[in-house]
Amino acid sequence: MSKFYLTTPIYYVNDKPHIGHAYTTILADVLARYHRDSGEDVFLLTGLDEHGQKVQQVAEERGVDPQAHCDEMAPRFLDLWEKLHISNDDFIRTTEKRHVKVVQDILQTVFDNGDVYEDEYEGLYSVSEERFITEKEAESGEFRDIKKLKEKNYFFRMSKYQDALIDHIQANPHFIQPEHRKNEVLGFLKQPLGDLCISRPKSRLNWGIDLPFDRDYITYVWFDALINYVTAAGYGVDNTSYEKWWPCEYHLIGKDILITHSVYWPTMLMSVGMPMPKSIFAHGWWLSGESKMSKSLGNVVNPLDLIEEYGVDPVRYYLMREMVLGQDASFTMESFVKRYNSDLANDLGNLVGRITTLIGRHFESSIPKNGQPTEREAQLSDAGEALSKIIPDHISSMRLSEAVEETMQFIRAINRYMERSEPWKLVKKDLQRAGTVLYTAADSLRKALVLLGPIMPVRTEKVLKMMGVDSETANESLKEGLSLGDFEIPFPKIELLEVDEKPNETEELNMSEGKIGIEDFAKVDLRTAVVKAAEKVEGADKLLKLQLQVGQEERQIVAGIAEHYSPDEMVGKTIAIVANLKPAFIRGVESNGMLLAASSDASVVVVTVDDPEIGSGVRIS
RNA sequence: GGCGGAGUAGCUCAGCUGGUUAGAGCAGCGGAAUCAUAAUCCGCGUGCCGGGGGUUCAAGUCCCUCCUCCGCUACCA
Repeated sequence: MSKFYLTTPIYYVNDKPHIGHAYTTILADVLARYHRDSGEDVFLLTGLDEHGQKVQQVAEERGVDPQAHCDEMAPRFLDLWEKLHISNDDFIRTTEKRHVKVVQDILQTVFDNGDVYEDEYEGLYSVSEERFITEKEAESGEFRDIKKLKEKNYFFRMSKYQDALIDHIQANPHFIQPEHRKNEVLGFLKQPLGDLCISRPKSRLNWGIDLPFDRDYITYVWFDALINYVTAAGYGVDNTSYEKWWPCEYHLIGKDILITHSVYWPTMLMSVGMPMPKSIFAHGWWLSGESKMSKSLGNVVNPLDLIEEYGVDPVRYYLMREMVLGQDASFTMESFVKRYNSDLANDLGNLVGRITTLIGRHFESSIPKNGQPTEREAQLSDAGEALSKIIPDHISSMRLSEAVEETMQFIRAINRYMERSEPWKLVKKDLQRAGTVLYTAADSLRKALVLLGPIMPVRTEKVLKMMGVDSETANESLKEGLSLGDFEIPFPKIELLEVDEKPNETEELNMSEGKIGIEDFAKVDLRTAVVKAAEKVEGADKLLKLQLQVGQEERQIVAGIAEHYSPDEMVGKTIAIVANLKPAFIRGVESNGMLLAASSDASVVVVTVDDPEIGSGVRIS
C-alpha cells in the first residue's frame, strides 16, 4: 500500500482561526480523504506554532503565562477542526516535549556539522515592536523608538546551500508548485542568499526553545516551527514511523509563507542530510469580494458563522469548487448562495428528491430491479465510469475545482437522463422499464455521491444511508430490494440575507456609530447632469431609461422612478447623480450611474439642482 | 523601486506541454414538462481571448513591448 503524508502549516496561535486557516485545512482534509478512498495509507498533519515574540507579547498584555495563552487558544483550533470534520491524524503543538527535543537534536546536528556560527549583528531595532527592522521600514515612519543595536547572535549557513537548492528545484519540477511560484523562488535565489539568524537572546525574548549549545539564547521561531513536519513523523524517536512517512508528499501552504518553506526549510534539511519534501504547494488567498481580507478592514469572513448558518458541507463544497488552486479567489455571499442553490439544492438535492419520491411511490421504497439496459443506460454508466477514472487524475494534479465541476456535470447528466426517460410516465405503462430507469438513475447518483464524499462527508453519507447504502457498500452497485429511508431534503434552499441599507428616520438621527470620514465621502463622485431624453424601459413598470449630459460626456442611466415621473417630466431637469458607480445592467439595459432621489414609502422625489445655470458635469460636495 | 499575478461571453471563471467552427457555470430570453426543494430538460452568444509588434504552416496558448487593475516585498492560510 502506498503512503501519502501531507501537512498544513502549523498556525500561529496569536490569531483566532479565520477562513484562511479553515481553507487550507479543509483542502488538506479533502485531499486526505480522496487518497484514503483510493486505498492509500494517509497521514494528515496539522498543528500550532506557539513560540515567538508575538505570543509572548499577547500573553503579557493579557497578563497570563505564554503557555497558558497557548493552552487557551489550542482548543479553539481543535474545536474548529472538529466542526469542519477535519480528519487529521495528528495535531502537533510546538511547545510539546516531543517537538522541543527534536528541535534541539537538529540544532545540535547542524551545529556539529559546522553550519552555525556566531556573529555580531548591528541593525536598527524598534523597541516598540521588539524586533530588528530594515532601513526601509524605518523610513516608512511606522515604527517608533528606533535605535541602533549591536547584538551577538547565532547564524545558520544558509548561503552554503544556495546552489544545491537551486539545483534541486530545477531538477525536480514539482518541488515547488504551482509553476509560477517555483519561478518566484528561483527569482529570489538569483540574489546571493544571506545566512539566517536563528537565535534570539533571552534578554529580549525568552518564549522559545533553548539553543542546546548556548542556553542564553532561544531558537528563532521559524527554525523551530518548520521542524514540526519531521517531529510528527517520528524523527529521532520512532525510526520505523519516520522512515515510513518522511519525506512527505505535500506541504500545503499559503503563498505568504513560500520562502520560508522553499528556502529555509530545504536548506535546513540539507544541512542535517535529510530528504527533501516531495512537493511544496502554495495556494492563493481568499479575497473578500475584490479586496484582501484583513482585520483592519473588518471584512474577515468567520468560517464559524457560515457553518452555523448553512452547514459544514456546503461551505466545504463552495471553497473547493470556487478556488482554482494556486490563484486567488473571491468570496462573496452572493456567489456562495448562488453556488449552493444551483449546484447543491437544485441539481443534486432535487435529483435525490425526484428519484427517491418515485421509487417510494411506485416501488414501495425499495430499489427496483435493474432490467435490460438500452443505449441510454449504457451511455450514462459509461459517463459514470469515465468520471470515476478522471477524478483521481484531477486530484493528483491538484485540480479540485475541476474535479467538482466534472462531478456536477455528471449529476446534470443524470437529470437529463431522467427527463428523457420519463419514469413518471413509464410507471403507468411499463413498470419494469420504469424500474430499470430508476435503478440506473439511483445507481449513478450513488457513484456521484461517493465521488463527492471527500468534499461533503456528512451530507453524502446521509443521502447514501437514505438510499440503503452504508460506507461498506457505497462502492458497489446498488442491490435490488434495498429499502430506502425516509426522504429528507438534503440541501434546503437558502436565501441571501438582505442587508437593508435604508435606515429609518429615527435611526438616522442616531448614527454616531456608523459615521464615516471625509475620505470615505470623497470616494463618491457626485455630479450634476442634465436629462436630454427619457423613455420607459420596455417590459418594466418602474424603470426609466435616461440619457444624460454630464459635462462633455453623454451617458445612460436607468432609474426606478417610472411610477412617479413620466419621461416627459424628466427631460430638461438638472439632477444629481453618482458618476463613478460601477455600470450595471437592469432588465438588460445598461445603467451608468445612479440618480439621487428622496424616497419614502409613499413618494419619490428626484433631487434636482435649483439653478439650471450651473450646467452639467459639475462636482457636488 | 524590486518581484509576482491578473486582463477570455452581462457576471464568476476554465482553457495543461501552440493545432479542428474558443468553453463551463450563473444571469437573460423563448419553449417543453409536471416525478421533484417553482426544482428539471431543450433551444438561443459574430466574445477585436487588454492594445501593438514578432516567431510559426498554425497563437487565447510562445517571444518583445505598451496599457490597466491587483498582490507581495522575508514571522496574518
